[in-house]
Amino acid sequence: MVMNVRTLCLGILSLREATGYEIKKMVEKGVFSHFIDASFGSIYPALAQMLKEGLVRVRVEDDDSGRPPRKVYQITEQGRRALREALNTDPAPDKFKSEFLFQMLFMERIDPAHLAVIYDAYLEEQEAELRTLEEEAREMPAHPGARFVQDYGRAMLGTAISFLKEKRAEMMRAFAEVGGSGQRPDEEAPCCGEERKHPEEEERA
Amino acid sequence: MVMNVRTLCLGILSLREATGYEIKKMVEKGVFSHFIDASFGSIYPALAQMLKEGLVRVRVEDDDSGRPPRKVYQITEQGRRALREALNTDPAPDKFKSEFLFQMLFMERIDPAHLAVIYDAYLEEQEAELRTLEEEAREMPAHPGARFVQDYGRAMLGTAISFLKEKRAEMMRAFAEVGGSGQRPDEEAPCCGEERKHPEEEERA
DNA sequence: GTTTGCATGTAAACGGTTACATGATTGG
DNA sequence: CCAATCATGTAACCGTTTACATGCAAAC
Repeated sequence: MVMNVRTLCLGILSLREATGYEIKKMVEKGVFSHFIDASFGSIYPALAQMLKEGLVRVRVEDDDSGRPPRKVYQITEQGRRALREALNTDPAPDKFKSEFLFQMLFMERIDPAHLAVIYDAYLEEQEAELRTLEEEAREMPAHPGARFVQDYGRAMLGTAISFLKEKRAEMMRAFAEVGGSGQRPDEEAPCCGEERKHPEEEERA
Repeated sequence: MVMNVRTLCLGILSLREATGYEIKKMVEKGVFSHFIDASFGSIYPALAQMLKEGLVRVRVEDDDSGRPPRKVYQITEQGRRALREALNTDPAPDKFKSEFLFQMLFMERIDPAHLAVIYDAYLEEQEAELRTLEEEAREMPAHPGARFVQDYGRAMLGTAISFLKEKRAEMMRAFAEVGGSGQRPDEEAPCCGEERKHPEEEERA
């Protein structure tokens, strides 16, 4: 599937007309925010290009108030066709990038105090996102697609939060036992099952 | 946090020595694969650069068999410091990109038959990932960090699978009711709560 | 006999982010 | 008084992907 800022804008514009600024807002919180990214630097050029190509139309609202005129974009029939085409192909596999999980993977090398901080911050973040989602779902009855995605998000965030809460104590206990200060020595545990063929040449600090 | 291919390589090399090729394999399946991406085109240059900078060391194994010599990389003390530094900063928020969820958001615009196909394919994919993870966890007792991430992955995938199975019937039923063929008309439901200030100028195909 | 695995690397292209430029208005 | 909101847009930069180049050996 051709999933880029263009398609994203088309998708949003298929639900309602909007300015570039509004699209940005919708992307940074709300249903979209959980699985999509886009900044002004990509939205504005995308809209401009699609205008040239006839996938969108624009209506300029100039309230002479000094600030730039609102450019309200609308999808055209051609744009709808393009969206439909994109939607009716196979989706690429999900991409999930998590610095937090990367850090958890190497938790032994992190200062325990700092670990606790980032852990709790992450947990709070997930809880905040769940609240946002729940609020959003409460105040407006969404169409089936949005319903589905909201429910999915709620299920996933709920699981993440439960997991994090459950494991927190266990994790911190493990660290308290090992040592109150600093990091643990490197290279204490092999990980990936693959036997090292060259145990010689081990480095000494 | 500075989470890029460099840091990723350092992380892996802090657990065991490896070639660029091996790093690629570890990244495309296994614990890392769930929240990280990297291709040859980024791994090889990253290793070369870090070699220049002294963050890694290399041992060349030339079995003259025609194929390029194995370059086994090892992390240096300097590299460990760099990794530790990266690890001890705040993580950037997760990034989750899902074309599937985007498609679900606009499910009304997708051909029901195709929708069923991509839905089932996605479900199967999640199940396959869970199996991989479970297998991996069974055959090797991981260090605490890897344990944590595996458990997290299992919890999340489990929830996703249950959700998808649960909702499948309900979803398909809804579509069967509406109409057996083709897509539904566009613009049937407003979504995002924001009132449209300009209900005029509605387009007619 | 074709595909897969092993194994390295480069260069161009891509998609996107960040920072900048501009400026009035409203709220803390 | 400063920050945020509204509102557009450009240009430089960045990390990464994709495609290419090379080639043997083993498995299917």
